[in-house]
Order: sequence, then structure tokens, then C-alpha cells
Amino acid sequence: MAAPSPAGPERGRRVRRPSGDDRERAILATAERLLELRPLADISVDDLARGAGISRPTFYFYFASKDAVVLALLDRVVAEARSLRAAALAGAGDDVRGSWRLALEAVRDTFTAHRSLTAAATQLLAGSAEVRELWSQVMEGFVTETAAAIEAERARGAAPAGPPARDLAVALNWMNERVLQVTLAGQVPGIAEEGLVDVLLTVWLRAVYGTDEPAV
Amino acid sequence: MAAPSPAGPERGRRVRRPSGDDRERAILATAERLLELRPLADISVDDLARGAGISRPTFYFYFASKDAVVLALLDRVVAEARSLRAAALAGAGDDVRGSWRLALEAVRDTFTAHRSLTAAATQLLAGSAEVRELWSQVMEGFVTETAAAIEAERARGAAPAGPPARDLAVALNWMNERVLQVTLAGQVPGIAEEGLVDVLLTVWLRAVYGTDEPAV
DNA sequence: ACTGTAGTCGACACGGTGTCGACCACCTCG
DNA sequence: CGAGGTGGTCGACACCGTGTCGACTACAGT
Repeated sequence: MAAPSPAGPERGRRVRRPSGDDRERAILATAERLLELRPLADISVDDLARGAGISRPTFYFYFASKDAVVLALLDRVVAEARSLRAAALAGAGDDVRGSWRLALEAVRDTFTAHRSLTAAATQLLAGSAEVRELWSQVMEGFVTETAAAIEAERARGAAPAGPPARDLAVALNWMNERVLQVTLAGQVPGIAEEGLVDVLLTVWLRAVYGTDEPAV
Repeated sequence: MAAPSPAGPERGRRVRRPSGDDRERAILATAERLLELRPLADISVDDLARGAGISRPTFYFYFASKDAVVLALLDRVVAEARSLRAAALAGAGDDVRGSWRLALEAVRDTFTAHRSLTAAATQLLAGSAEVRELWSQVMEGFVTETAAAIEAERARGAAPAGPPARDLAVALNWMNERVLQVTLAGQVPGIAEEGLVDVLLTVWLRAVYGTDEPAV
């Protein structure tokens, strides 16, 4: 049950009025709505079920647990973040600084647009193995991309040698993750949302190139 | 109930055999022991009580909840980390690079020595307001120190201008926190424990000075 | 009309939490 | 030395959330 993605065996049936995976959608929607109002820990399976107009046992017909619902939600957001980031990376031409910035902004925008879910996922990150697994994969993707980019820059002589590119990438990506998370949750000590990308970008550029203005 | 520190009203009594805050210590010890074996979520108040040789209601005489126990434990470790770090910072003379490194190592060593507790605290960080509060204060302390150091280095011309020193400090300290946490828990993508300090130090130096070898 | 299958829920068992009230052991003071 | 207080202890209880089982319904295909 790594990723309860859609695309079940039966698609396209349109006949049944109050049924099928409308219910699944209703649960997801309810979860999203309730998460705006209160933390995940204060939402029970019963709340989710009632919100979707079904009983608690019926909920279990659709999801194995409360966590599985959040996982499904997170799955969608993660896909969004990945594609946005990929698009940003692809779209940026020869502007080195700009392309790093775009990638940063893509991720920021995605999670900013889903604050409550991000908070819930953070809760689960500590406790749920499935969520941790999913998140590991996401971060691994970012790290791999980043490491490749760093190595490319070193190869063309734009970036100085230093620690293994991958290690650098790991540190920088976890920095982003944590700082973004803290900032979105409004925790302290944090960074004002306006300045966020600038600060992060500076650290990235200095860590990779040793300067704020890498050669083109 | 910000910090259930010791130093109750009565100290120094030595007469009573099976009593007083020996029990408190027993609970703390049991928690520490059990945390080596399984995650916090799998430890009940009953486990803690039985482990300390008391009943569950009696547990509540000493601590308000399971979380409060971990908070008390964390309190001690945090104090340790702070003083070690302060000592490291004070002890380092004119070796700039070395003093940054020492501070980094102090924190790493403290939390490495208390892996299980660190993991438990991470769990709670998401859910418990008290733990979050304590941790905020710790991070705020680190950030303030760091920001002051950066400003001092800029003032003496050793470090270039850039984003507000505090913002830089926030980003770097959260990076440390997250990477250390991930590494200690053995999560992926992570950094090998041996290389940890080197990588982190490089990012810090490059972010602050733009180079791995700051002028003395 | 019959049979299977997707969906639904009432009722239950369970495990954990937190609290109340009775109780006990010991200390101190009159 | 007995009386009353205080610190400590626990059995029993009320409560809440989870997850499961088994009986039931609605409908589809044959």
C-alpha cells in the first residue's frame, strides 16, 4: 500500500448516484476541510466519516486509517510539487541563478498553497512509516537532481571542489525542507515569508559556488 | 509547567527508604530505558509506572503525562548541549574555523549520546506545545549567538555583506537540526556520520564567508 | 427470481487516558 | 501517647477512539 493512487479496476461507470469513489473523494475533501480548522490529532475517524456522510465502519471500507487519508492527500501535492519543479528547471535557459531560484520557488509555492496539509504531514512524518517512506522518496529525488546539477557546475568549472556533491545536496535540501516547514507553521525562530527564498538562495549559491553571483 | 525542574521544596531528607523523588528518578530512568527499546508511541503510561514499580494513578502524582516525562528528560539534555557549546565557543582562541567546528561538534556529541531521546523528542515536536516551546527557546539561543558571531565577522571585515545575519543564522541552524536528526535516525537521504560535521561546516563557512578558509 | 458483489452500519471488544475517593504510613505537636 | 495533618498510593470508574465482525441492503448480470 505504498501509494493508494486512483485508477482502480473500474472506471467510467457513471450510473450509480450516491456511490463508488464519490465517497472516497468526499472523505478526502472532508479531511482537507477539517485540516484547515484544527490539527490532525484533533480529527477522529468519526469526524471524517460524518463529514463525508457515512458511518465509521464504512470509512474503513475506503481507507485503512486516518493516516492513509493524509497520505493520499500528500501524494497529490507531492506530484504537483515535482512537476512544477521539473517545469521550472526545464524552462530556465542559461540564467544559472534564475534557474536555482525558480526551482526553489516552485517547491515553496506548492507547499504554501497547502499549508494545512503540510502541517498535518509534518505531524505524521514523526509517526507514520508510510509517510516517512513517501517523503524519503521525494527528498531523494530532489537530492539526486541537486547533486547532478552541482557536479555539472563543477565539471564546467563554474563551481569549486568541496565535499561530495551529494552530501552538499542532502544538507541543502533538508535545510529547505525544515526552514520552509517552520516558516509556513509560523514557528520561531523563523524567517519572514517575503525574504525566505532570497536567504535560502544565498545559502545555496554560496555553498555551491562560493559566491552570490555564479558565472554564466 | 514550562520546565518541571528538580529542586522541590524539600531536599536533603535521607530517612525515608522507598519514597519521595526516588520515584521521580525511577520514572525518568524507566523512560530512558524503554526509549532504547521502542518508540515513544509504543510506550504507555502504564509501562512507565510498572517499570518504576508503581501503579498508573501514582504516576500521575509525579508527572502530568507521558509527554511531561520526555520533556523533563529533554530539559537535562538541552542544558548539557548548551553548556558544552558555550564551553566550546569560549575555549576556542583565535582559530576562526576551529571555533565554528567546535560548536558544531558540541551539539552533535550531545545528541549523539542521547539518540533515543532525540528521536522521542522529534516525535513530540510535532504534537506537544510544551516541547515545541522548549525547542524554540533552544534554537532561538543558537540563532542569537550565531547571528552575533556573523555580525562580528562582518564588522571586522572577515565576512562579506549579504542577507540579514539573523536570517542566515536561522537557516543554518535549522539545517543543522534537521540534518543531525535525520542522520541520527538513520533516515534517507542522509549523510554518513563521519562526514557530517565536515559537510555542515563547509556550508556554514561558505554561507558566512564565501570561502572554506576564513581569514584569521 | 436468483445469486453474487459492493457497500453500509449497529454493536462489540479492546486498549489507553485521566480522575475520584478511600486509604495508609509516617511525622509532629499538644 | 493519641490526634491530626501531609505525602503518597492505588482500586475502580468513566470516557474516548480504534478497529473488526456479522448481518443486512441494493443492485447487476444471467
